[in-house]
Amino acid sequence: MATMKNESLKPMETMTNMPNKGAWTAEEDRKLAEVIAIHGARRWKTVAAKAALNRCGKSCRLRWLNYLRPNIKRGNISDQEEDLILRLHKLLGNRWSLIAGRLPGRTDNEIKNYWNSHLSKKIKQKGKQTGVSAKEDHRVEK
DNA sequence: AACAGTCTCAACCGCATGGAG
DNA sequence: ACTCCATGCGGTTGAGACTGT
Repeated sequence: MATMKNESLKPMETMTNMPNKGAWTAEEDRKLAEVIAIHGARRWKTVAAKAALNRCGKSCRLRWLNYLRPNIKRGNISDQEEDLILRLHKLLGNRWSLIAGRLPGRTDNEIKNYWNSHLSKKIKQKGKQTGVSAKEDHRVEK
């Protein structure tokens, strides 16, 4: 998805020294991966500076973790994975990073998105049938 | 074909936490 | 003990894709 919006980088943003916002370009991805290969995936402020992307360390980290990292599974979440997510969510609540840790190749962002767009609806429907709301179901104290 | 409504997902934001000094 | 800074996390947003009318 990110790549298909790449061409639409607003001219204003490229002209100013404002930090880049919006979708990453293939070129940015390449630079980021290159810097991480040399310096490692830590000290994100340094990585951002070395890559000279006009992106903050936070953005670089997120991009790496959710998209560029090796061994990332993309697309279809299997029935087993879905079942695991449901069970872990019941156990842990909205602790997406913990849940993601149990699903090799999946990112917390992906699981969070999947939950919000698919599973929360399923739960709601179930809740309507059983009288238990999705919210009540996964509340957890920090 | 055109439009409106809905869905999906990458990316951003703000806050919390932890470590260094 | 305190402050500052970097990092991590979860919630939210928004643009494009998709679907229905």
